[in-house]
Amino acid sequence: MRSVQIKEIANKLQVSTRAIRWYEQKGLIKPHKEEGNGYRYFTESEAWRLQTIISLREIGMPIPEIQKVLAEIDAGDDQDVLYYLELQRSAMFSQWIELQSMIKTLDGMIGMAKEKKELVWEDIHQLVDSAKGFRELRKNWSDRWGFDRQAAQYDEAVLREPEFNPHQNYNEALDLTCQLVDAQTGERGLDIGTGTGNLAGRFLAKGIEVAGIDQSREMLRQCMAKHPQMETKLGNFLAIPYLDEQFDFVITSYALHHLTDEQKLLALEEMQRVLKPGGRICIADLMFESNEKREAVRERFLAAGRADVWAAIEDEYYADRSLLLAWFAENGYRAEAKQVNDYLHILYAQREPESNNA
DNA sequence: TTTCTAACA
DNA sequence: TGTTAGAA
Repeated sequence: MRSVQIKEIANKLQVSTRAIRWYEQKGLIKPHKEEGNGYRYFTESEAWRLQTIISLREIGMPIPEIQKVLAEIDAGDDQDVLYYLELQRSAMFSQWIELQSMIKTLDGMIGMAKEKKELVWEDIHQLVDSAKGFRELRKNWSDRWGFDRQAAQYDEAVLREPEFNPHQNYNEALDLTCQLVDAQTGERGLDIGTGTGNLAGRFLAKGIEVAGIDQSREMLRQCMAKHPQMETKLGNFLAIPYLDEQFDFVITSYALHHLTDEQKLLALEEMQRVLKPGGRICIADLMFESNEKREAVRERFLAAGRADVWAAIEDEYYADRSLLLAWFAENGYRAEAKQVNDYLHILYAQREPESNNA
């Protein structure tokens, strides 16, 4: 096998020799070293490996991630490589949204400066602080629920439907969601937290195009198995991996309750961002009509001796329906709410086309 | 001339 | 990662 020295390969691949040595130091490659002088010699296959590293670097993937990708390639699992590419895509989108929010903050600062003719640092610090808080919220998102492990049994668990099961009326809720959105041929929707694609599947069956995102690659695997024609991407509520105004409608089922109330509002903004003017949002999720109703339901659970189930509910963040409706009202939506059962509601909102996308 | 390591930017 | 120094 013909092998070349570092300068030649560096020239061919358009990288510095330093970079190549650096990748070696990080354990990404291990070229053969000549006994006497310690010169590195690179073979064809190492050239290909380096090319891969460089490509991944170009899309901004950090070295440790590249390391994992290379391991997957070595193991011959292309599917897992795809996962890392999608993960990277989702990371880039997060950064893009970060930048957007920083620009927004900066605009605020500029606006203040213009208005008052001089910089009022207290105001600016306050503005930056709140922006920082929001950024923390986004960062704190993670797959806390072990969906990767649950994915295989998720459908089964959902369909068992005993009494006092939060998944009671699951299928009715999804059917109703599909009905409310009333998607027309040619429209395109996004299902957030699509899981195994149960909700999206109802639209697909009607010939409506729906893309799905989920933060669990295992869930997406199950989804792809059930709906091979469906477009799926890794992503989450707080950083939807799509550009602005891409969808006629955004749907989500049994997912929003994983977010805190503050995060829910950020999620609504994200949904709005990818929604076309006049688009629709439909949320089917576990929530309560109000805090009073929540109390009433709690008492019923306790009276029935199901404190265990209630404890599980308290582990999540079932919404106060009125908070979500208030957000819709403030942002120019005509919204309606349907109650399926005590803690399962469906919110359907259509945005007035003239509402400006701020 | 080329490459190497190591330290510093 | 770029740069640079000193050595093989």
